[in-house]
Amino acid sequence: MFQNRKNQLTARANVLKALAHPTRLFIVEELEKEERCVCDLTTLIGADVSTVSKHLSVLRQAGIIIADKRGNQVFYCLRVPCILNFFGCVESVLESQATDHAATLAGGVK
Amino acid sequence: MFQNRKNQLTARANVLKALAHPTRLFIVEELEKEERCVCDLTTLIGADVSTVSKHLSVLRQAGIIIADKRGNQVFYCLRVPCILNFFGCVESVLESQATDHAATLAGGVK
DNA sequence: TGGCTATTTGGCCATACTGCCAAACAAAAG
DNA sequence: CTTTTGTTTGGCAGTATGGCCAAATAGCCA
Repeated sequence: MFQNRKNQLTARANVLKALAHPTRLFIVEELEKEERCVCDLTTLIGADVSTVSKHLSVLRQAGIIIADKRGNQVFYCLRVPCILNFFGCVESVLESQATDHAATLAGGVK
Repeated sequence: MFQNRKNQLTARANVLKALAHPTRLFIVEELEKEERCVCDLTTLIGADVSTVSKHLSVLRQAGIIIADKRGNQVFYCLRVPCILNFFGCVESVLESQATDHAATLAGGVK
């Protein structure tokens, strides 16, 4: 049973790791709006195409996005819509960081 | 405005990155149940104390957990309860991975 | 076929992460 | 004050990540 738990945690960690990059979060947020081809994303992001492609590959391998090849281009879209629910919680974390920081500046407890 | 967005995405990514490790996910799940001191967590995890301490430090710096020093020991607890909401979605991702994998084995489209 | 566009892959380098050991610190107990 | 227990920090070695360039691949259009 222990090994099972470890495997489960590793699997979850891999999904989170795939999301844990600003460019990849940007991609996810763009794909929330609508599907995009690699070239569009590349323009929006402003990095080398190969860099963007590799980020997309990471997200795809993590099961977060799906590729749909149409003609010359590859369009990507979100596979799991609930991804956006993450951010509310992440924001809560960031807000409590900010609160703390403010308190520290105001002379609160360390 | 662009720089703002980038900063926001980086901040979010940092929180996700802090969560993106099996040991740290284990810690978070333990702390959901009740607060724990470093020594308890170390026993449960079965790694070196220094390793566990460093993981705790990562979670603390990300604003996910809080340390409470009482006498000799340091007790940690979750700062933001909503963290567990993450996992439902993460599991959805993993399930669609599994579905896909099954389909592939069954001879589905690549 | 040959050329063009869109995308992916390989390679390289710099940087970051992980885990252990050893050492430093902090608090409590002799 | 010395020892003991609990925790953190520094340092090292191995591994992984991120970004760019160059090259390979895939599909369209003459």
